Amino acid sequence: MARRYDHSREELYEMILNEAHRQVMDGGLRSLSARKIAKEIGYSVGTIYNLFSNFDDLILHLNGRTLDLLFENLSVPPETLDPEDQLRELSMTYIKFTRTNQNLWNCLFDNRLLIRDGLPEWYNKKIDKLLELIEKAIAPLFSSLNSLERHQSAWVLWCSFHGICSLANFQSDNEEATTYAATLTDQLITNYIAGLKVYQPQ
Amino acid sequence: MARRYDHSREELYEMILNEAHRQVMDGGLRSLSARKIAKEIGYSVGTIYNLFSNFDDLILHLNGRTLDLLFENLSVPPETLDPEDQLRELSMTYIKFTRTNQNLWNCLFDNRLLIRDGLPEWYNKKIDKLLELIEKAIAPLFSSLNSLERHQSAWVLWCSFHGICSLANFQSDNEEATTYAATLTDQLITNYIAGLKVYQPQ
DNA sequence: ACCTGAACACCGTTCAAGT
DNA sequence: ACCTGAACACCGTTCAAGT
Repeated sequence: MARRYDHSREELYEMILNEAHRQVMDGGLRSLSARKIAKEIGYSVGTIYNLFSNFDDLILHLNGRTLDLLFENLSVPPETLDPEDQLRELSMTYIKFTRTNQNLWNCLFDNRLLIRDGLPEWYNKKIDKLLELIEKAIAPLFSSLNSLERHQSAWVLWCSFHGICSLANFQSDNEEATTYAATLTDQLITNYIAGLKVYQPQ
Repeated sequence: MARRYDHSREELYEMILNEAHRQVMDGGLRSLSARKIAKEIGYSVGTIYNLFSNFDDLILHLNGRTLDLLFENLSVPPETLDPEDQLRELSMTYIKFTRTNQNLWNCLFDNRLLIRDGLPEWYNKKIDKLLELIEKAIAPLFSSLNSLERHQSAWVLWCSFHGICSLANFQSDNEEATTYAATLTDQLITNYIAGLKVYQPQ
């Protein structure tokens, strides 16, 4: 019917994801809808499918932006700190992020998403950047020969942080959930690092 | 229209959850539908809402059965084993369970579920039973005065196992995901337990 | 008391038709 | 080239009406 060049492809992309962001923040993934996005940005539903191949693809791109947001929040801790204290700083920021952006963060790990052939390259890169923050923090605990162990330890910590925050998010009380997640993360870091020091040669 | 006393309330409950189980196992939560369940068990949609207050409630009860299944799988490890080896045994069974029942297990941690006023009592009890398996395994590492620390450590391990398996489930290759989850869990246990031994008085 | 099924208010997705 | 919106095939949920 109508013909519109009001916005460039890039502008539309931003508008759609901004509106998606808003909807997820407000009521979680369950209140995100392509039809509602279309209505809100003043285009028809079809236009969304011009930009994204399907609804899951839209969510994946929203998640990409969430990973960027998380990365911007997690500033690199000063190298003068112990690995242990660097980890504490990273994890505290992480926990805060998962609580203040609870619905958005939950969206990252939504199991209903159907991703064919694994996650795309550009998405995995964003995760790697986050992982590198941890890897860098614990680097002093490993000799340069043990890059595999260092990498695996970074994964263990990353997964564990995720698990702790993920299960804490089932609690509704914000204050209580945050402090408990902080306590558990603290325990994890203390013991895990102490263990590393026992087993790693230097 | 029709009037049916073919099945008791309890039988209907079982039939519905059995069919739900089947659908989730087959295609994940995204292919679960109240209408499809009704059709499959030969009742109308309305009947489902006679047994469950809403769709989320149905999922919650399905999850209850999954927790039972998991508990039955995780047999208590022999007390003659080290805490460390007991944990390894528990975690290996856990990992295997999450992979062979991937869709069902993912369902436990679905973020789209809306639970008002937190999880119900009967549900939390099932989780506590699982947690106690871990708590029992690590008990020898704590003096009887440190029951709080013991409990927190059990939570840390439980959350971390969850995090590792959860992120491993994003990988599609079954073999590879299982072995990597096993490797990370192994690292976690080794280092965390070593850390506990450093810090716990006995 | 139990069950039905039409009705309601939504979905994601497609694609011929318009400009 | 881009956008529309009707059409399709689904949803969860409710509730008056039937037996």
